[in-house]
Amino acid sequence: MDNTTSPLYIYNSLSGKKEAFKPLNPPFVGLYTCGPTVYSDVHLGNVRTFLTFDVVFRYLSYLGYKVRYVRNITDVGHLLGDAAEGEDRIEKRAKLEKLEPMEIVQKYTNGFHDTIAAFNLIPPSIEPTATGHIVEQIEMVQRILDNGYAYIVNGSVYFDVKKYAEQHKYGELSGRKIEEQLEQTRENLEGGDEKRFFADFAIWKKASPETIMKWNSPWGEGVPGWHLECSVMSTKYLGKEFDIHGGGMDLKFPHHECEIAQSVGADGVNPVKYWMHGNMLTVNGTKMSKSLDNSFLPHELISGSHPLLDKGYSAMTTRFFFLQANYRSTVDFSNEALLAAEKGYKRLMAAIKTLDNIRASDSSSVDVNKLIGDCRNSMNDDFNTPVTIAHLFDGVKMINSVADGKNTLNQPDLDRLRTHYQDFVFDILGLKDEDDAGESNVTLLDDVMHIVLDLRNQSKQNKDWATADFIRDELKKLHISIKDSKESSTWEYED
RNA sequence: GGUUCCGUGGCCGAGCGGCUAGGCAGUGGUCUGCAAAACCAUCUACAGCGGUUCGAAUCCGCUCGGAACCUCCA
Repeated sequence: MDNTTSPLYIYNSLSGKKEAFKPLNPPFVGLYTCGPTVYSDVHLGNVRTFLTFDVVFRYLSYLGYKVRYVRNITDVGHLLGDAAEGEDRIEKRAKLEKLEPMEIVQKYTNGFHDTIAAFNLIPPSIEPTATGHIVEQIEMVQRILDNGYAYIVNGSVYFDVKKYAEQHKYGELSGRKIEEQLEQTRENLEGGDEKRFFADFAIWKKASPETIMKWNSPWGEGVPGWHLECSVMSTKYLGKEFDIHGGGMDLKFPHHECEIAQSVGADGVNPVKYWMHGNMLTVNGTKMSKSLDNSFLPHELISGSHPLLDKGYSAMTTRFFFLQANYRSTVDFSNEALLAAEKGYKRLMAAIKTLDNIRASDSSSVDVNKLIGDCRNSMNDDFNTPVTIAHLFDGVKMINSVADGKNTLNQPDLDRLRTHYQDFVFDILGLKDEDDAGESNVTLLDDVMHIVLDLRNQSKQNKDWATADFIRDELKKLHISIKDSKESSTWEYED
């Protein structure tokens, strides 16, 4: 790597500033992201968050770090509300679909995997489940109890936020002050709540007799609290203190705040060095969320069956669309924006194909190293993918002008440029050329098209325009478009 | 109500004190048997009002509008 490149900076939600990234144990990096609760289909807002951290994972790997990426599956313990009668989301869904809770878990875990694979996300290094770590969760509850930061009521264990806040900074991540909140939520304290203090949260919840998924514990049969599993699984696989924790903005409070409190309460260690939060996907300016019933499911987007869409957009178009915005900004869904992204994405892919066919010259009239440096610098600036894409389009212009004979590239620069596009477009941004995707007979088609184009060029040389146009028009009906240049003709499949 | 964030050209979306962001759409050329693509050139901006500064989309204040969180959410 050249030394003109800046170091990596990450926007840390904890400090509200971009900070130079310094791993705790280089070259190793621990990255944890809150995964889905598998009680229903993931929607595109969920996909966006996982995509954000997919790019983080990819880029850190590109920089040479040995990244252990942990993303959990919440398959128990995510209760609807924190009240005594709180019901597990998965059990509720199981009743609705008349299935075993673990059938629900399997069904939606499979769906989740299929979906993120379609968007070309790399699977994490470890994908632990909450049900697989009940023992560790019980142990952590015990440590918190032993340290005096929790209390037992009727077989449930609650985290004692008031006591914790006397000795530690509760609210440091979300910028919340307990005293301020107390006044607003006084009415919430009414009723037969088991909690001593409104901000307390369950770390172990007593299970009702009819609950199917429950485990024995020192406090009786129950389930672990939702916040607990992430504390347990992140530190189990990444250490009591690890580098990066990611998740959606909406998890910042209370979920992530509680994670910090639990780790500090149990082990006295602030677990995370860099907190990263991805912003929300919105529809008509409002957050996409399951409870608001404004979700786009991936298949509704791809098929175009969603009522707000004019047509379908591919997974890669969507990926590109998301990456054209900063992960810390909201993104709003609209036909026009998606259509623009689709065209831009295709133009980028077309240029990469062009790059394959460029012939080297003796010298270069364009600055390839600057382009490479620009891309690295923008990614180093808190994974700024929109600016990186802008630089890649500068490169598109460069590639096309070389192909057009207006500029030149020597062999070393050409090789560098090809490597650069491979690295940034495919490996880091994680895009792929959908024309080729999943086609086993692509090379055959390519060879056949080569013959067809040869025939057509012969017709053109003989000024047999009728034949030339016939070939082009008939191919057009098969969604294959021909592009003529001075030297040769190329083809492209359009859906 | 509290906390935080945002308002950029026809649309999307960067920038965060002086230097063309970029994509899509539009306009005018070049190329071409025609078409498409490509190339070159080019038009639309920083919500409003004040302030700081030699200089502000960028910093500060106010006003208007929108969003997220405040124990369901990626």
